[in-house]
Amino acid sequence: MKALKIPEATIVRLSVYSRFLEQVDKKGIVTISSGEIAEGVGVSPAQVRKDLAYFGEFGTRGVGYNVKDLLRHTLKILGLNARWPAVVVGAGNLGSALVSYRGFRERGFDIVGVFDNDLTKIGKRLMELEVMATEKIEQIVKQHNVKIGILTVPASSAKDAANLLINAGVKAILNFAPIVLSVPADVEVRDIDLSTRLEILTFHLCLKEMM
Amino acid sequence: MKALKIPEATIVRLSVYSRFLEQVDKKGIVTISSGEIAEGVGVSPAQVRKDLAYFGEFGTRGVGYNVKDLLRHTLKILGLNARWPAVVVGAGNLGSALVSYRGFRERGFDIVGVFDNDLTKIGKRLMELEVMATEKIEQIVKQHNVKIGILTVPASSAKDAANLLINAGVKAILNFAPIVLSVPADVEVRDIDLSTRLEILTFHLCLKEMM
DNA sequence: CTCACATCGTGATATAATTAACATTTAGGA
DNA sequence: TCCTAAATGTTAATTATATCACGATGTGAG
Ligand SMILES: NC(=O)c1ccc[n+]([C@@H]2O[C@H](COP(=O)([O-])OP(=O)(O)OC[C@H]3O[C@@H](n4cnc5c(N)ncnc54)[C@H](O)[C@@H]3O)[C@@H](O)[C@H]2O)c1
Ligand SMILES: NC(=O)c1ccc[n+]([C@@H]2O[C@H](COP(=O)([O-])OP(=O)(O)OC[C@H]3O[C@@H](n4cnc5c(N)ncnc54)[C@H](O)[C@@H]3O)[C@@H](O)[C@H]2O)c1
Repeated sequence: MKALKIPEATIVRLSVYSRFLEQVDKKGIVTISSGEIAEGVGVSPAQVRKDLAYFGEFGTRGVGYNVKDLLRHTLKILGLNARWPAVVVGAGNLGSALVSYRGFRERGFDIVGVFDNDLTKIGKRLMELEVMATEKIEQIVKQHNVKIGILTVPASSAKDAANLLINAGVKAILNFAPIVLSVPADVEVRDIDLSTRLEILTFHLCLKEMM
Repeated sequence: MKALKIPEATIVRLSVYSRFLEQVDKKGIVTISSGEIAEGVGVSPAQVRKDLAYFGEFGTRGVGYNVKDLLRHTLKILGLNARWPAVVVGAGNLGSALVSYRGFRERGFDIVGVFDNDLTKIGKRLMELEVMATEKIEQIVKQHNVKIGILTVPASSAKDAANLLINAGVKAILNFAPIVLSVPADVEVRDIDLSTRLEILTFHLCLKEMM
């Protein structure tokens, strides 16, 4: 790794490359070129090489990349050579769906706790977990050394819930509430704003309408 | 509207401004400056003005923006002066959560159909809707003139399900399956890749670890 | 009425990201 | 062994986005 200023888009693509390489590897393919990766994930070959070049030289000129090697490297870069315990706060519709999702486990994420403050939800089973009161957040986070929290509470509760997570020691939050969280500098937040994503679509539909 | 090349980031921010303005308007505030908007949503004042400037002059120099006016304009730009019927394909964990979400309706989206190909799911009630067989997609899409499809099927079915939507006349797809869809040029696709979002977090956690 | 102030709109500037170009390196065959 | 073809890694050019700086314009006090 040479630089410290990596575009976020590069990380996103790296994640996609890595998942694509898993499929390729499963097919038993040994070697792959930047062009084939590009083809598979819908970007340019130059982009693939550039993205990888931020982190080292993983290929062989004239040949391409060894699939298993490159897969291992991309996973390593993303931190997926280790497993990541995570917790979900808000056991509503969305939180429940996330807890039930097997795909996270396959990528290295283990949901080790689900929390809610609604008495009718506490105690409910979700997969192998039982919904716990938010008072238990700190205990579980410390016990499993959880660094990642997933926020699926209503916007009005998001700030408070985020603080519970941060006070417990969580350093990264995936926030689904449509609100801007302000957090200490050492905490990473990424928002997933589904309404906004739909609105990108309506914007483009309108643009085209006018032409 | 003057230009045709609007950064996607601008659209995303516009959506956020618009939601912020709704809150501000609810508080009865009449006028707001770019600085106050910036403060509220976590960007720079210049960014706010630049974003708005792509679409016209909505403010008054020395004064700021009229909240109601600007809200109306931002909604209009995003196409939210009309309602948008939409359908969900895949009535699993995530699809069910989306159908049950009230926030979409508040922003102008009406889910008018949920589809699945699993017989045990078909006929199940989700809010005021009943899960339908995918054979009904075309009928419902045409009947309601649906332009937006939300894809929440497994990756292995995503391509097929997307084709059903496109053949029925859908022009925009919000895709949750972790796969790259290839679609005709007149169809807009945006992916929501939750694993990737988590991996952005692990990447940053690792970066910090090393310092 | 004029001035001081606040704040917008925008052209200029700086920064960032993508694309393109190419020199370099490897594999493999004549 | 040498030559060709393929595909990388990297530098340069281009394009896109964000920031800055400031002229223009409206408000309200004196
Ligand atoms: N469901 C969706 O499809 C969807 C779509 C877009 C955005 N979102 C956003 O995701 C979030 C969750 O949505 P949802 O549909 O699951 O809502 P929901 O109402 O089904 O679930 C929210 C859960 O959070 C719990 N909660 C409330 N305050 C809490 C607190 N302080 N601590 C712990 N738990 C608390 C509630 O008891 C409830 O169980 C919301 O912010 C929503 O705006 C959801
Ligand atoms: N649930 C999550 O939290 C989550 C997180 C990240 C990504 N995703 C992605 O979202 C998608 C849905 O996830 P999920 O957890 O809801 O899965 P799920 O298995 O609960 O639901 C998928 C549904 O799609 C239906 N289906 C399958 N093939 C179909 C077809 N051809 N036509 C119509 N319906 C079909 C299935 O019967 C099932 O009901 C998947 O692609 C998954 O990778 C989900």
